[in-house]
Amino acid sequence: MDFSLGSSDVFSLVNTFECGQCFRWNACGEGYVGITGDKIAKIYEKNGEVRINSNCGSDAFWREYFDCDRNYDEIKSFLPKDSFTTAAIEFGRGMRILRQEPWEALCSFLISQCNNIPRIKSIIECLCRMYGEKRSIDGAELYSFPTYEKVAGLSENDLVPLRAGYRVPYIINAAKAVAAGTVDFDSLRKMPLAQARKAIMRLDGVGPKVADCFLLFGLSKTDAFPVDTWMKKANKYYDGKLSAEQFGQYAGFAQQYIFYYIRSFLGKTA
DNA sequence: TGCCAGGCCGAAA
DNA sequence: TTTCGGCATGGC
Repeated sequence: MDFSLGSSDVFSLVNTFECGQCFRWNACGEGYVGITGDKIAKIYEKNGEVRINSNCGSDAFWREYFDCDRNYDEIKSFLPKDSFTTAAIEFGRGMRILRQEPWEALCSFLISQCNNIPRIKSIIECLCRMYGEKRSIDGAELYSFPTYEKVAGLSENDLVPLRAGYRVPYIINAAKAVAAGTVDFDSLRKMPLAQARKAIMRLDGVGPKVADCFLLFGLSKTDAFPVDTWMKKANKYYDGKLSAEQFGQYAGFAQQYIFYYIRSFLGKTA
């Protein structure tokens, strides 16, 4: 089925998919192709609007996934007008904060630690090809992200082909915790941010950075924010060690910075 | 070849 | 509480 997701003025495919918040959407022809759960889609721009062609019969799922019904312009109007925030907004223009599947987000950001994005994508792709299920749309074939039940039943030896090094036991332990109910996504979602962060950080390999990325992208806690990581990038930018273009590659952080401001200034979750 | 990557852990200070 | 080396691997 083919649906419109709204104006491309408020939905930039490049900024949304290339900012580092997700790892399974790839440029394909004039758009992007991606998969979440058992839903596979091609997304593209046409006549000033973003359209999606997927194996899902309703647009409701994707509107939720792409956070289409949140007015980001209204949120931005609350923000301070200093150059730093202005730059952050500009770099993240049209970017949607995805509401990703929690297990996929947790596992992906465990893999992301001390890694570069091409390699993160490569490791995740290998994991999906080995233990996910094949889906296809319009000539494109992708493999679904393996369920936590599936991964919980694997040994470290099973994941050797990923070449993920010390992250492998983190992945398996996390899958086992979710499968056993020790980590419960619905409960975490309902918790205040600080409590949820503390809870997820009990997992091996989950520090403040992985926790905040999981909470923001996996549980849609929009006030989660990896402050230290952002400030490291921001300081490099101000010191002239990072060009505007390089800084712009961190649009994902920019958007998180915006939500951080919202929490600080309004004292509530956006 | 060497530095660095959207970190985290555990020991030592 | 903070600091720092080690970790497993590959992109650039």
